[in-house]
Amino acid sequence: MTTRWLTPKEQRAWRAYIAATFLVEDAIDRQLQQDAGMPHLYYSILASLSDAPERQLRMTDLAERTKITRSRLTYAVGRLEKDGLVRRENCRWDKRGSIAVLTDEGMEVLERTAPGHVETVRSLLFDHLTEEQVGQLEEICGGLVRRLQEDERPTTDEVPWRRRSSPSCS
Amino acid sequence: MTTRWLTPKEQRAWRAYIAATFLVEDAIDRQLQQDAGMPHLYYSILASLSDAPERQLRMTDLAERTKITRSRLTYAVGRLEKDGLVRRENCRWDKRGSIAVLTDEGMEVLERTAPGHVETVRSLLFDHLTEEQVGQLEEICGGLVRRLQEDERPTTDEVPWRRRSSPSCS
DNA sequence: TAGGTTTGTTTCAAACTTGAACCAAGAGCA
DNA sequence: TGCTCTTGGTTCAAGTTTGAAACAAACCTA
Repeated sequence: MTTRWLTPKEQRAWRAYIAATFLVEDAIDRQLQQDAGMPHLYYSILASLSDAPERQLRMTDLAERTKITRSRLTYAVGRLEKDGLVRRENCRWDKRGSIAVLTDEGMEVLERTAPGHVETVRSLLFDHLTEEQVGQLEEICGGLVRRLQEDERPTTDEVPWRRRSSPSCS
Repeated sequence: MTTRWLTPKEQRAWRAYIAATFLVEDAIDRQLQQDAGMPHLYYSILASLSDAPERQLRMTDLAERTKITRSRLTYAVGRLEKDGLVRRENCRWDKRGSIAVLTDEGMEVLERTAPGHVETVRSLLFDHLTEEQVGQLEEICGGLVRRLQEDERPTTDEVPWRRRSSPSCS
């Protein structure tokens, strides 16, 4: 099987993609570290919780939404809990379960820092994209996500598919 | 100044973008960790070196190309050096300078693992994008990069701009 | 050319991530 | 019921990243 190398055009796209994603994440991390005292991921966790009904989610669901491993999440929630922004409760129905709840303080931090964050996201990204490009970006990334998530799921038979709610800006 | 929140469409795009970039980086990191015993960034460092004339670059240039901090690079090159894939030399013209050189062994690792890596990038990304979308992606990301790099540069007067060569797939 | 600033790089401690191993508790089934 | 398998979560050690501080060499400029 001979390698299907990238075409020059694909190479350019790939390089640009890598560079852009690194730079964007970096800029956002710095901004949030500055203004909210936490990296982007931690902010996203708070944001995900704030969107959930009752401002709470089971660890596994939270991990799925934020696209990180459970172990990474355990650590992150540990810190957020220490900071008083999140509280852990145990799940009544499933005694194995652990539920992360956004505290009022956590909500306050989120509300206080959200405007700055959105402004950053805007100035980094959306202020420079046309309507059309926003659509293209959504299309491209959405497709990627769909495919990548399917891969990690049983392929043989029907998938018992459940969906949940959710809005806002992580 | 009232906050310019994201429109629903922008929110969707942003979420998809975050999810996609996380998932893609993760998948690539896992693949490379498996097959090359190193995370994506480290592979990219080797790839950057392999593209450079004489297969070598000064630390700062290497950091600039890979979009990471100097300190992070120092650590990474430290490990690659320990593994024998990179060698450090000191710059003759500038005694402060340190030069990272890709060793033959490093080149071998790269050549051995490149096909698998490209295949992954393809199956993750390009196999599912139309020609048009590849163009869009390049356009969007390229624009981002240009803007983000300008920001970290003196804005007032002329920038003594130097460019170097480079091809391939990081 | 001395003194002050900038540039190139490393160092260090604290924070974070990774992946494998572990420990319950639910589920399926003989 | 008693077994085994799966699932939800945490733990732990090893590896990585961060950002500020430290250094040394190069570059002004008076």
